[in-house]
Amino acid sequence: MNNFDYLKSELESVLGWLGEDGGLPKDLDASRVTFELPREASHGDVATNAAMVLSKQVGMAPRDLAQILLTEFEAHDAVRSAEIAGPGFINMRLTDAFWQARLAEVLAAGETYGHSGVGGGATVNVEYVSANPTGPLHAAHGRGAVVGDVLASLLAATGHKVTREYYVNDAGAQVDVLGRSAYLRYLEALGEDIGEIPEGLYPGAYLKDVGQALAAEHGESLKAMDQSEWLPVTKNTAIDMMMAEVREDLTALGIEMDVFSSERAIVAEGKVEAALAVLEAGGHIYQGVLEPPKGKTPDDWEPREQTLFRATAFGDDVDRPLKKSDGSYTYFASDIAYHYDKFTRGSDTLIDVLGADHGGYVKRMQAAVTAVTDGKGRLDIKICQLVKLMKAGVPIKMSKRAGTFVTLRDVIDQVGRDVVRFIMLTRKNDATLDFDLEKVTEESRDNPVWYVQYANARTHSVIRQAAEAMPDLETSDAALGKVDLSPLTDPAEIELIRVLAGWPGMVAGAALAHEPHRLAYYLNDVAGAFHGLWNKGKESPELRFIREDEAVLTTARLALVRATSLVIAAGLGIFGVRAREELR
RNA sequence: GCGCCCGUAGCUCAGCUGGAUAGAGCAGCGGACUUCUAAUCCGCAGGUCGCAGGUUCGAGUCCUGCCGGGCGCACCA
Repeated sequence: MNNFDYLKSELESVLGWLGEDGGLPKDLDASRVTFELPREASHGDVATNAAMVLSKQVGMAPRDLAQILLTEFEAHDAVRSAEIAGPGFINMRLTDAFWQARLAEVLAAGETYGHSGVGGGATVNVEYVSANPTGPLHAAHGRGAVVGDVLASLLAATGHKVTREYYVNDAGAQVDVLGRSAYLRYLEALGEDIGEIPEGLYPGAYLKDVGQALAAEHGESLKAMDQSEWLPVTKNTAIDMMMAEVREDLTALGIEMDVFSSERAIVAEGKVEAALAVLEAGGHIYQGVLEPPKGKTPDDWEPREQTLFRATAFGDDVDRPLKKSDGSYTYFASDIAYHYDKFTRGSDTLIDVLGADHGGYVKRMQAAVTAVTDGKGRLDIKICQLVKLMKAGVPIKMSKRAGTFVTLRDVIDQVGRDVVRFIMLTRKNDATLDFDLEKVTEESRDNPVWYVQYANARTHSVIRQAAEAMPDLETSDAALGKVDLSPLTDPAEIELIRVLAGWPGMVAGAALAHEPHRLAYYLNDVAGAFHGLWNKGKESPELRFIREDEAVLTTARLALVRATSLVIAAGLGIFGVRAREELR
């Protein structure tokens, strides 16, 4: 909910009135009118572009229309002063009482301040991580994991019904490779010398455990079988063990999925055929021959008639194959079925959080979702760019072969889950992210996690100090919620309230745009505003939070301090980061 | 060759779906600790928003074309 919405409805009634008696046209379209907090403090507390947006409809110059509107706004209770600026903005300063009322809202809402119903109860499925079960999660998986998880929380906090989902790619060639790799490790566990892991198989030492487990359970019996017999056994054991590890890693990151969907199950239950039947009925499938990609013809290219999805009808660049040359379905086909399945389970908005290497996959999947849902489903794909792990400014070189591979678990163990979660959100998802394992544990301004946690710890420290210095003071949330806030009139105090009051709009905007990283920047701003006010108390003792001789003033300020910690806690809550009340 | 992403201060990056004189942090320079935690704060300096057009009251943001960097381009997942 935007704090300025009510000013907009005031404007609309003003327009209605002016339309009846004031000589303006009736039924003006005010949909593009905004009321917002200007970036520039000198532009006041609220600015509106109303005069500029409406000038054409009204047939007046923006500044002339602004003059008319200005008179109406000046009469409003919450408006202390108003002026016309620039090309026709109306800048208003609001009364201290208005801001004090906003502060009261923070205290009344507590840690759910900023939660809203802007989502209107829409059902959203957020699919994230979805790493192939062929090895442990690495750092880049962690980014997608956090982005998806926090996006899900953000949507849940803003009136969406959210499903958190992981798609297990347990069908296809890659897990067969996994099964064969595990078989080698099985032989190794039985004492055979397997030498170098052949090219094309997974060399990772993490499969040794799988080999041990297979040996322990099956003894020598697998050796007597054909591959067609042992492969399902080694494959399934490997998948189960890998997924168990993935789940542990997710738990370590504080992530709890609602649903794990299996690709194999999608296929086995005939959902691929069902989804393709829908496409077929819509006339989106045909038999055809693709042109080779221009400028880069693969060596083994040969024209071939295959079953194609008419993706070009939905904005993709080429039509996409649904069946391989051997007649089996492509991964794309089962993925269409999977997305159709998510849609038919009740989510009209689907979000996929994918890694950078899936960039080329976006258009075709969106095309497919549009086609298979007859335009009713909407798919947003968030591509997470790479995470560059660093140590004290030096990039960490990673190579699976050389064994210098940094897993997500390594990172969590080194810097902690809260740090990982926060840092992953300090860049927008489509920009690469430098993650310096040393810098993020520094206790300094450079480290955004620390900076925000420190601000929060300070708020709690102030309230602890106050309770000690002034034992008669009521410092519980309930008490602070009823405090007389009228003593809060210093511009620096009002400024902090303005920042805090921006939280609900920030949450709603970030949720609707599917951009959780915005909250990290906002929290940094809140911390900055608070640290600034805290330091003002040094230069101007009358601004200190605790004034032992003035109980009314002190409690009002404690309410402001408490509101600050509530907003930080609300933000960290959505991030899934634990707020620290003390740092030492 | 085609598609997607990126290009903003010396460096790392924001810029809230088109708003005003483009903002932070770091680095640089200058200040503030008998004090509610100085692990913090305040100030100064720093810009052709890659280039050129276009759309309109108004463009870092939208459109077109270039330049430069990254990624991906049947029958892998």
